[in-house]
Amino acid sequence: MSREKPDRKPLIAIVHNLDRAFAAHMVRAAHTLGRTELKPSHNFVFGVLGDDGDRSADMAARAGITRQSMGEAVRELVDLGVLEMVPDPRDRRAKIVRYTDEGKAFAGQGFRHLRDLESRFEEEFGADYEATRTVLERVTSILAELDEELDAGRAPGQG
Amino acid sequence: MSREKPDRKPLIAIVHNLDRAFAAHMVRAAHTLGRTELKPSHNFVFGVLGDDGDRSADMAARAGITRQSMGEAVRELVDLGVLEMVPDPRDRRAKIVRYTDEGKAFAGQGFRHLRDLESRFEEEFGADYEATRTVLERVTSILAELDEELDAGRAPGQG
DNA sequence: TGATATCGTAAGGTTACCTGTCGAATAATG
DNA sequence: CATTATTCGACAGGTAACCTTACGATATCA
Repeated sequence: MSREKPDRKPLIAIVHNLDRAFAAHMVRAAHTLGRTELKPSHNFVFGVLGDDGDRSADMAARAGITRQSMGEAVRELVDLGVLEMVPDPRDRRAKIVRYTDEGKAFAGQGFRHLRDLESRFEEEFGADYEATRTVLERVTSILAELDEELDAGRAPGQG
Repeated sequence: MSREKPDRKPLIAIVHNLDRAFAAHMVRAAHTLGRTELKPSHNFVFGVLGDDGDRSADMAARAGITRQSMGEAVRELVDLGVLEMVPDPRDRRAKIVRYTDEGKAFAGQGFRHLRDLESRFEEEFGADYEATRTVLERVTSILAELDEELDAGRAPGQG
């Protein structure tokens, strides 16, 4: 039988492993900061919530998930005292999600940790680290393009 | 308050987006090959099953999931005619999981697609692509090390 | 021989998403 | 204005992909 399998680990596997490792690490880091209630699903809230507050619906769009999922994560973080929701004076349907003081301090620690990590990576990998970030983002959009083509019914290349 | 948030998208977010995009893409690709029953959870089976067959338990260990989860994915692929399980003559507890002829052809297409993708990435990014793979694997193990340190530092012995 | 570990698997739980729907409020149209 | 469509957050319920617990059969070891 001819060898169909790639000799090296497929990129998809590498990425998947790193994703799991990253999510687990951030939760673990939060737990050592005393926030043992934090779950993996809370992670992406911090990634899309600006310092000036945002609407939950906008955050959901930025994170690429539904309003319902984002809403649940936000509500949980409100219960934990990390976030608060205040009525939006400009739109009485909406609420502005923002950090509490406590949450600001906590999120700050998280972002600092992430920044320290990335500094460490830059030190260790130099220009390759920046290149990695670029490659990953490009690969993501290439895959999105391919998916669009597949959805459109065409089978370009070896579809 | 000073700016705590990183100016650029955190690596964790980039990786998470790519992971989701990759998983979705492979399933979509399988569907265009006519295998509409294929689910994202089947993906990692192909990554850990060798051409000569393997035990489900070994595959689970390699994939980093439980025997039960791997077992379910394998059984589903058996139902789809992609895999088959035969008794292991050397250990009557065990079964050898291997590709059917049909499954071999299908998996071959998948691996070829993955390889074509990676060729495209190499063309587009040159040396940066190889560097990316290396960086991601190193980052994964750095995170694992940090997690071990966190686990060890947190009351090793307190139940 | 008996204790212990490992095989696949069954049963059931948890988490992190999803869709569908709702009342309230806003925006667009006539 | 009145009407209609859209958007807000939320509620209810569903699903996929993992997990833990537990089991009988088999293998290994003291």
